[in-house]
Amino acid sequence: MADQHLSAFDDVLASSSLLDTAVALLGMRVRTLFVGALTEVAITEVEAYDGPNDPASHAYNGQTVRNATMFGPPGCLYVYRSYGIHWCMNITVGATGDPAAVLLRGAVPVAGVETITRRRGRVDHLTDGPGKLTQALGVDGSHDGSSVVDGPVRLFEATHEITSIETTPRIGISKATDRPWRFVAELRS
DNA sequence: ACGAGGATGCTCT
DNA sequence: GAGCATCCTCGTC
Repeated sequence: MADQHLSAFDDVLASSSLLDTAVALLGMRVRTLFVGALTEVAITEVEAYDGPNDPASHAYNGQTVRNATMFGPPGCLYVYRSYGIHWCMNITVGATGDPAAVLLRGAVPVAGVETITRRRGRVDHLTDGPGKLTQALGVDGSHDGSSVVDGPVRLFEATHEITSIETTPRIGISKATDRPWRFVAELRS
């Protein structure tokens, strides 16, 4: 198919379900270009959150000021502050009015490792957690609601082959802990 | 490798 | 005022 006019995210949205969409994000790249510093990672770990059908979702109890982005169109960043200190980023995947989203929890650095190590203040464990990932990419609350197609934080097609995918319950939540909605990919280097 | 504990601020009850 | 979709450090093993 010569869908060259379609963005990488349009292909992801063609997945038939939230969980398929979450899996489809594995291996894709997230790129930022701030003050001349390009950083890019390949996604290795995601979690699905299913809005009103999911007690663990920030949108379970309806729309609020914080979660408003999730009720907007798909393909936008939902960025929230976690534990008062860290920023975490989701990609909205539900149609407008459907607050389904996928949390980006882990990745491997692809480009701009020097910038990433400077932002992280260390040389190891650069992007192996949701707060670490946002810090590595320079993402914060000012990016909440921006488009992953047109905006400052953009999604690109996968360039790394996935060799395996592990499915587990989600991390760090206290409700709906039994749902196996976390997906961890091994990428061929 | 793994676990405990503290830091920290915002959201919603 | 409680509860976090977390991370880091420092202690043990």
